[in-house]
Amino acid sequence: MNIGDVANRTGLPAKTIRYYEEINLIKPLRDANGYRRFREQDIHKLNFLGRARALGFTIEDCRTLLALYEDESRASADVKRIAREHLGQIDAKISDLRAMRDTLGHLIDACAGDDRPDCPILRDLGGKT
Amino acid sequence: MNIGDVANRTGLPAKTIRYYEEINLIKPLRDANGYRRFREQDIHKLNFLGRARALGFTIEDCRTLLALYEDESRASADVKRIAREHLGQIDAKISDLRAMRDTLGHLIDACAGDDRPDCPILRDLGGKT
DNA sequence: ATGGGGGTTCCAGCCACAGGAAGGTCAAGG
DNA sequence: CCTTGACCTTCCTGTGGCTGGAACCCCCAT
Repeated sequence: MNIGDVANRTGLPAKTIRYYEEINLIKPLRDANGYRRFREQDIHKLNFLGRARALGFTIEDCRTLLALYEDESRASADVKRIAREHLGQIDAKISDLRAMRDTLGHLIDACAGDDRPDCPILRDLGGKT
Repeated sequence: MNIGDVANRTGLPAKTIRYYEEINLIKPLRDANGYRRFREQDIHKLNFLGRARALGFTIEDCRTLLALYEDESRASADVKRIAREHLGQIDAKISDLRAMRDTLGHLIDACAGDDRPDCPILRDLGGKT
């Protein structure tokens, strides 16, 4: 399979697949003409990576998770620890975003949104008077 | 005021302040020795920028908001539109993150986290079998 | 004179790719 | 046989919003 087919099958852009090879996440074979040739195991790894990325894991986490996935003697505790740390970061981000949304929401509600210059949003950003 | 004092007063790193000058958000004066000299209006702008950034506005949004802030004949509708668009992006991000958190949370709960290799998290990433 | 704590510029790096140029390869159709 | 067009290749640049560091200058106190 060439990269285009793999892109179709995995949903990952060809650019991304090339990038994953460059950073040694996958190692597809090469045909005589220089084209990458992907085996089923490569595609399987790419799907793994796609799902892990969709859950927001960093590339380095993905690398570790992939290694654990292929290590039959792994301890699930290692996987769980990585996942929990990541969950913590997600929660932190969510609460940051919620704080922003709350503040911003109040300001927006307070703003007339007409053609006059008076604006609580700018007043707040400018230091509340 | 030199950049160090301004950094202390605004809470912004000196590096960031220099960067904001580089991208023309502020234009501090220069002393004979080449040091930046900040006026109160520069500090006011920096505080504005700090608060806008803390609400998650992009630099380009900040630039626009600052221009509106200084435009006495602005229409608050313009400000509100920018804020609402930004709010939309925040909400989108929050819901992405919540989806991630939910999936990840379930997987973590299902994982024993001991020294055995069996792991629902990896099973899911690997394609659920 | 020297030491230390400011300041300056410029360059590299971060993350995870995306866009695009310049060129090689392959199968189908005329 | 030649062309066309869809692939593929590598390489370089850019993204956002800074951050770190090198190499150097400036000023004040000892």
